[in-house]
Amino acid sequence: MSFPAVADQMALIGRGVEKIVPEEELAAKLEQSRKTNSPLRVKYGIDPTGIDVHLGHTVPLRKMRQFQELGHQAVIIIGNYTALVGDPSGRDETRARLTQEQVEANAKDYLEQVGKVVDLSRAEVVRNGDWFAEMSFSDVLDLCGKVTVAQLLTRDDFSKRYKSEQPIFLHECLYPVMQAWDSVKIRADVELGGTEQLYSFMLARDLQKDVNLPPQVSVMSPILVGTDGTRRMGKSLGNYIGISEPPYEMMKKFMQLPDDCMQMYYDLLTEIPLDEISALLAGHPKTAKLTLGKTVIGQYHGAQAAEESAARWEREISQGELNADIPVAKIAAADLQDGKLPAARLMVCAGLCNSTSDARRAINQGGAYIGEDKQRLDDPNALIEVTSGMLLRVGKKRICRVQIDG
RNA sequence: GGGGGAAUUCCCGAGCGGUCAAAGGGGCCAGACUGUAAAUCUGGUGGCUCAGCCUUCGCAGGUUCGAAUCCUGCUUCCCCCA
Repeated sequence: MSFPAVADQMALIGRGVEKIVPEEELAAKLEQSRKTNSPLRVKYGIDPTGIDVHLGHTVPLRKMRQFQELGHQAVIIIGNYTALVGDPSGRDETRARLTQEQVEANAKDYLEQVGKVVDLSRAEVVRNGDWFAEMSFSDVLDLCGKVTVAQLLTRDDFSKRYKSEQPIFLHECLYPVMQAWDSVKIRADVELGGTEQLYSFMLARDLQKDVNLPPQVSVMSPILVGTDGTRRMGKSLGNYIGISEPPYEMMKKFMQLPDDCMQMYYDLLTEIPLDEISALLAGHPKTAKLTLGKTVIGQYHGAQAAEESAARWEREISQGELNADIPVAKIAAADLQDGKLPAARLMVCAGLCNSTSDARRAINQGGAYIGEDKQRLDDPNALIEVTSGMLLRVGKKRICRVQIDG
């Protein structure tokens, strides 16, 4: 196997990367790998704490894929032990701890999703429980003896918490140490992750040097912002686009992105050459956004599905045509009085509103419509003649067709 | 072991005996505007048989004509000193 020229590799690796530290060392490692014809070992660790892999996760994963394409060895670490601690990164509070069983179930699910980005057939997958489970308490003490508290406290999340008098638990302090130790165990040359991982990545270098291993290089991706355009994409913030979501759902979320985010999304989530991206962004923002959505959705669902989701979005949202499959709401004939129902009640029975109060509000604010021609309702108490096939709407998103039951 | 503080509606957070369904912000919902958005503006955001009524302020009691506000006990959490 032969590796591409170092400069070419560096160019590819450098795209959409916030920082490579130390950059010269990466070049040197690539040089060395070419000379000895041996691949670099590229580490990426994930804690199986949740289930939905979203686009934010794919940023380093895609980077890993690129390394694979260049001929390097991907090493994925399933943090089944670190997951028991919970990553304190960017959190101002302690994470809920997971049980062993939850972690196992999540791990399996995770790999399935990760496989959509990384070529698992060519990757090494290891669990850090393999080595942590076997450590004795004295081994742990040895490991702890390599890191000082002052060092730990330089870590941003810890010092923030410390200053604001939030609790920091002892086991949380071990998290970065464990993560760093993983690098030693798998002899990582390169570690991938977000910029918030800098601390652990640097700690890994220290530990590697301590056992006479060449220290790893950190390749850190910027943090992808979520659909709100400001905060990092994350499950708990509800601003994520999951890679397992149906194409149309993904498309709707893409189109809701603030325009400013497009550059970042293009850089980090697509292979499109930079000059083409500039051209797209210079054009109509709507087209640019549709193209972005199609490109990314295509990576997970195929080009055709992506194309269809875009067409559907144009039809339904942009031109306001009716959804092809409007959900049917059954209403029991017994609930009707003379085939009629007060407007507010009707919306609740159809499941479009949570409570009559909710429905009244919607109607009073002019957000409730009825019929094919979108007639606006204005009186919550008005008696509506209910017929099967009748179209009901609340706002832009809630819609259903009535079916009288019984 | 000792001392101090806190628990409020989806979240943060004001309220400290009546004028409290409870300020303000965030989020969310609806309307206007638009290229979908974002931004902006407007309104809304416990429930109901809705100009009225009912249930909410950690839990359980108590004081009072009247309590989110005072007292007692409990639970949970935080901080500080040892």
